[in-house]
Amino acid sequence: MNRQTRQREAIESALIRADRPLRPAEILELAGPLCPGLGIATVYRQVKQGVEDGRLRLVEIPGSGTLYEVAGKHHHHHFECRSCGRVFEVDGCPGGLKGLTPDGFLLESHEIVLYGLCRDCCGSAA
Amino acid sequence: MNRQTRQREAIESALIRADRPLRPAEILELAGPLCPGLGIATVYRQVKQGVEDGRLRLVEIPGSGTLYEVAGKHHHHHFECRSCGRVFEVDGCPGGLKGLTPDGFLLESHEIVLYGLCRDCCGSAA
DNA sequence: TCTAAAATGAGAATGGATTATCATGAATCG
DNA sequence: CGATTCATGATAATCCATTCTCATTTTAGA
Repeated sequence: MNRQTRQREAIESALIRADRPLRPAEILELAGPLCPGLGIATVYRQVKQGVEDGRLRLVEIPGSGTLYEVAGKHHHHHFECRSCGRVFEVDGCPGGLKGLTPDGFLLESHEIVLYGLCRDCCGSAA
Repeated sequence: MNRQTRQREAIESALIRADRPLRPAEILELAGPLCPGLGIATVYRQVKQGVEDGRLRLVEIPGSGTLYEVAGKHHHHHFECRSCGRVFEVDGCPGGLKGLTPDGFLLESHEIVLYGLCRDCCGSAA
């Protein structure tokens, strides 16, 4: 799974171009044109391998399943559009999370997901 | 589904006593002793109805599936223990989320999930 | 108490996401 | 340029959560 294949390049390229986390099905859609015949099994194989190798990061959105994004970005969170379903990256992070943590609990990490309408959908699906 | 049954009372009682969101399987475990013979199908039927009636609220934790909690509480978030898997309620909410939202996006709601070790697991599973 | 309608329990069925299988095609390396 | 080994694609299989089915039990109300 470490050979340089057309499929792998197409998948990585799709993730880089999108610049947002993608679901396996979205990866197939976006990478398909770059690599005709690309199959969903290969997408699953590649993202799994990518996560193991540390090239990709797994993103879980409540109620929206599992997505993948290129790893190595700085700390950020996500915004899911309730109209088109796309998930976007949002920079920054509010402080004060430590303060929410109950006494005696150890805070190790956190996830923040914002919901609403993306720029494209603000007009059309308001 | 609006009759007062032993099963329904046991399920609501379990959710109230736990004072934290429960997965269907957890509800079955906790309510089972209160209502011998309770089946998982009934748990699913009751939580579904409860959400429709507004008595319960659905909580989705990334990677942990769907949980249910009693509705009507004030705004709060959740903490999932990576050791025991239980999900707890945490009060409060950091401000500044609006500031994270990209220009042109409409922020409607948000979810914050903290991860780490709960009080019980801090010692044993450190 | 008696009856009709609704809820339950057990297990089968479903749906969707992910993984396995295996013959074929492609990448690597001498 | 081979030969070898690995990756791929199609689809079957698996997994897990949730829902359905239906005979039986229970509730609510006359």
